[in-house]
Amino acid sequence: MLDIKYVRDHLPEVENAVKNRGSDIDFTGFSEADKKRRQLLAETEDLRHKRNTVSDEIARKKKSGDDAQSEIEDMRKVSDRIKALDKDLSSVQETIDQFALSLPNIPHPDVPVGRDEDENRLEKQVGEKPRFEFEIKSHWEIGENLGILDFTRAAKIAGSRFPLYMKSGARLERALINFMLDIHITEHGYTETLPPFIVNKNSLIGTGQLPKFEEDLFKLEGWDYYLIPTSEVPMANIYGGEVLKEDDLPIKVTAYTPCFRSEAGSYGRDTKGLIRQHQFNKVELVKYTTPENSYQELDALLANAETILQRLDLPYQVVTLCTGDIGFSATKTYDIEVWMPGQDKYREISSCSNCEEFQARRANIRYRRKDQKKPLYVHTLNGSGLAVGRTFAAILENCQQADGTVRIPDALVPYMGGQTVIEHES
RNA sequence: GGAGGAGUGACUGAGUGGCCGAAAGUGGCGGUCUUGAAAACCGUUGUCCUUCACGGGACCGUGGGUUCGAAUCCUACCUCCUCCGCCA
Repeated sequence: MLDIKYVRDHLPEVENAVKNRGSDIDFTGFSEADKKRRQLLAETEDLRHKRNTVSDEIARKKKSGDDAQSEIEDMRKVSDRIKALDKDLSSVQETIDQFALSLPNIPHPDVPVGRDEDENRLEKQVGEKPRFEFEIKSHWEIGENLGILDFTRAAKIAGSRFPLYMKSGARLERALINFMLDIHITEHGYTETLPPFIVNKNSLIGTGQLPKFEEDLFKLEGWDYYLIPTSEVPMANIYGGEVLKEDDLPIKVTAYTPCFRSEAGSYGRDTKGLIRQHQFNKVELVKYTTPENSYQELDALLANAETILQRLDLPYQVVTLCTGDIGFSATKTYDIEVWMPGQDKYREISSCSNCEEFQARRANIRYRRKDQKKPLYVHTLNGSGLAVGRTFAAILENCQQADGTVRIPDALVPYMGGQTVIEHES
């Protein structure tokens, strides 16, 4: 959420930011409601002041045994008037609140202006793409041939877009989770957490998924609960409503969780394989920082995510998302895209964002500076470190061998109990 | 699921209709004293809205109600705790 005062005072800038994102939001209703609100507020406050003053007088009169009946009559009317105005006020306030919650964050000046992913800015390419002397296969073919992925039976159990890992496949997925967590915890200084996989509406408002993107979520019928679309939601809400100490910042947390997404509107896209699933595993990184350090911390977060790919010897590139492609809550986002030989494409495997105050304002997360008594909003950052299912897919495709087997990257071998190759398992 | 109890400022905790934005203590900050530190003592210490400002207003878990007036009374809800039942 943006500061409503900032929106009021910088309307052209905010309108332009929204336009650059490719959304179309009408600000006239807001301006009117905002004006109306201040008008009503001035009026009710005057009346309240009057009531407070006269009520004191009534108390005094009653104490000294004087008659206060006419004042009481007057105040009865004043109270009714206040009640009526309050009703108007709360409806205007509701309009403003809803509007404020539906406004996206303002992109950082460094973010390229553009319409869609074609205008993202390439930052770098790392690692050597593997060369193959044989006809390469997609990860789903490899996985099914080896008997470690079974989409047919997964569909029987749940439906399309659900994974069923078997045998070494299940172990590899688990190995990846442990491998990623261990690096972030022991080498990058993140605190391990294991949050709820189901959250309430408030948490989703805090991170920005609600109220605008409800159709992307799985909601529990009969409950005000949702399955998390990313562990960013529970993790960025850990300190909701709290005032943190400056000395405790930055707070860096990591967690593995499954993620659940309805993928509404993505019919026909990535229908095969592990790329786009209703349920997938992810190791997530979340930071709470001071405003002056947040961009430095964003670069560090990106580097932390890149480390995983480097250790796995997977080639990747980093892009800065343009204004048309960046997420609702972010001011700036780097995407890491891993090389997928089977698709002859780079595919997103991590998204690292700075949300600045946007989520902190929604979730009311502040910190107190040593030299200032007024608490300030923290900056929140999040990034995948990494999407596990897509990493699994990238390993199958990049490490496939002529005989259909898959070489396990050296760094994962200890996590696989010494296994170096995945061979056909019937 | 049944029966009780509780939610007040960073924390502990007083406050049962007007004198309460709220006692006291702890913690924090500033100071006195001290070579330095501790102790002691003195002072200070919530958030938000509105206004150019002076000022005004709101906030005692949340919403609704009673009242001229609510932290205080009524009501619904939320959260936490204790006991019983069930349960991985």
